Amino acid sequence: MLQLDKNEIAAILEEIGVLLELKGENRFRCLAYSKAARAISQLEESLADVIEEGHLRDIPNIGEVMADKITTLATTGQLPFYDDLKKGMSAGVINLLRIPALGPKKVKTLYEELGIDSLEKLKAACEAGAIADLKGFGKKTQDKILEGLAFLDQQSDRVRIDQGMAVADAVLARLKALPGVKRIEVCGSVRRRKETVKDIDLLISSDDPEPIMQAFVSLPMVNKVLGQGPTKSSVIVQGYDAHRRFFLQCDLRVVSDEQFPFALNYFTGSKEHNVAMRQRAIQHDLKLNEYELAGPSKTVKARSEKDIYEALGLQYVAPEMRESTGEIAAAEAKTLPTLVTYEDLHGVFHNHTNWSDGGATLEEMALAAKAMGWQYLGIADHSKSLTIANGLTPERVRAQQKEMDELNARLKGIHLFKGIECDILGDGSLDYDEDVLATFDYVVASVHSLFKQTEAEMTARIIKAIRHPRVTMLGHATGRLILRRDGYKVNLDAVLKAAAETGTMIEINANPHRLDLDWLHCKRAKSLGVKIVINPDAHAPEELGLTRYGIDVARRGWLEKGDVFNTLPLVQVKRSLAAGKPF
DNA sequence: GCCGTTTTCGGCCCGACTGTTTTCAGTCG
Repeated sequence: MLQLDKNEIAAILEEIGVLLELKGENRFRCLAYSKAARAISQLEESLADVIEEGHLRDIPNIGEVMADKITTLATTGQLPFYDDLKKGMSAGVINLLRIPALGPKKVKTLYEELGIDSLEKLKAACEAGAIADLKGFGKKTQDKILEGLAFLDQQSDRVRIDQGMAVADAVLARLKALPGVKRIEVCGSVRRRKETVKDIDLLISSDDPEPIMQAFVSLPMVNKVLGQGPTKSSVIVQGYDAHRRFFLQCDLRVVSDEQFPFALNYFTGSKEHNVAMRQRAIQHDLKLNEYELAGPSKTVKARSEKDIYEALGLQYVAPEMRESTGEIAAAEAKTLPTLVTYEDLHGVFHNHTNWSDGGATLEEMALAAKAMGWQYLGIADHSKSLTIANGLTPERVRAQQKEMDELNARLKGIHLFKGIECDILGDGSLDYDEDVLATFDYVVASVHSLFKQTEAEMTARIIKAIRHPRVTMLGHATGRLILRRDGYKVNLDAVLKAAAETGTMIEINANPHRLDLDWLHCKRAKSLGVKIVINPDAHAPEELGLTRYGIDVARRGWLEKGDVFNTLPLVQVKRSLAAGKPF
C-alpha cells in the first residue's frame, strides 16, 4: 500500500520543479521534474506494482534521482529534499504564478526585492505603485498585474470539454463566414478531446489576415483583448453553462494555406508530442516548426497533416492519441490502432426513463435512439435502494418490462433491451434477489452510496459485484465528477484484472461530467483484454447525443471497434447477452 | 535531471508578442 498515490506524487514533483525555478535553478533541471511528474501521472499500470518490481527506471524521463525520490515519497509519504525546498520559500509565492504576465523570474524579483509572498501583498504593492519602479517592471506591468488579480476571482482554471467545445463551435461559426478564410480548424486540447481544457486554439489560413484579426477581437462573445498582432491574437471569451457565465482564453493564429498543415500539427500539440516530432525531424536532417518541414537538401510540401507524418516515416497519428504515450513508436512500427468511430456504434445500454429519475417515457427514448440511426437502446433505470431516484421495486420492474415487451412488438427499427442500473450495496452484494436479476437482459452494476469507504473496502466491494455472474458491466467506475469531485478511492488496476478474469465489461460513461473510465485506464483495460461499453447515462432523449464524448475517451484510450461491445449489431448483441457474460 | 545510430558530456523545440528596453528578456503556448 502506497503512502501517496501517483497523482499526489506527480503534484509534488511538479511543485519541486516550480520551486527550483523560483530559486533560479537551471531550467532543464526544473523541466526534468515536470517531465517526471507527467510520466508518473500518465502511468497506466499500478505505481505500487512498478515500484515493487523495480521497474521505475524503465519509464522514460525517470532516472536514478527521480526513481529514488518517487520511491521515498511512495513508501514514506515524505521527501526531505522537498521539505528543505519549501523551508526556503514562503508557501504563498507559488500562488503569484497564477497571475498572467508573472513567471518565475518576475515572481523571484518580487519576493526578493519587496518580500511579496501572497496575492494580498501583491495587490497592496501595486496599489502603492511600488511595482512600477522595479527593474524589468513598469507602469504597464503593474496595471496588468492588477487586472490579472481582479480577473482571477471570476475565471476558473479549466472547463469541461463540452463547455470548451460549445464556445469553440460558436466562435468557429462566426469566423468561418468571414471573407478570405480558406481553411479553419480548432486545435489544442479541444481537438485532442481532453476531458478538460484551459483555452481554445483556433487556426485559419488566409492571404489577408488583418481584417480577420480585427473581426476576431471584435466578436460579441469577446470579453477582453489580451493581445493583438498580425498573425496571433488572444482574447477572453465568455460562455454559459447551466445559466452560469464562465470565461475562457481563446487564441487565433492566421497563416498561409501552404503553412496550414504545419501550423495545424503544431497547435494541436500536445507539447510533448510536438517535441517528439521535432526531434524526429532532426533525425531526418530536417527542421519542423509551425510553418514548414525543411532542411538543407529539401523542403517537404504538405497538403494535410498526413503528409507531414509520412515525410517523417510515420503513420498518421489521430489527434486524440497525441499525448506522448508511445504513439510515435507505434506510428514508426506501423502498429497504430484503427480507432473506433461514432459511426461504429449501433446502440447504448445505460439510460434512464421517467420510471426512475429520467425525464422521458420509454417510447420517447426509443424513438430518439431510432432517430439517431441506432438499432437498439438499453434501458437501465435505478434499482430499489436508490429511493431518492425513484428506484424500481420488483413489482415496478415487472410492469416496466411488460411495457417494453409491448413497445418491442409495436415499434419497428429499434429494439429495447431490458436492463437495470443495479446498486452495488456496501458489502458488494446486489440490490435484487436472483429471481429478479434473472428477468433482465443485462445488468449495469454501479456504486451510489458509501463513497467514503477505504480503498480496500471499495475495491473488494466492486470486485465482488464484478464476479457476480449476473453483472454484465460496471457503471461509472470511480464515480468522479469532473472539476467537482474526485472519484471514490479504489484500486482500479485490481478491478480491471478482475473484469478481465470474469469477462465483465467496464463502462465508459460518456456524460462529460463523468468520462469515467478515463482514457489512461482504457489503455490499460485494452492491454488486459477487458471489453468496454460506451454509455451516455442519458436521462432525456437529447442526452443520447452525449455518447460522442465517450467515443472521444475511447479514441484517446487507443480503442478499436473490436474493443467496444456496442459496435456489435443487434443480432449479435442479442446472442451475446443471452449467453450470459459476453466475453 | 535525463539521455545516447553525434553515448558518459553537453545538449535539451521554437517562435510570437509585450514591455521595457536602446537590443533584449520574460512569458506564453
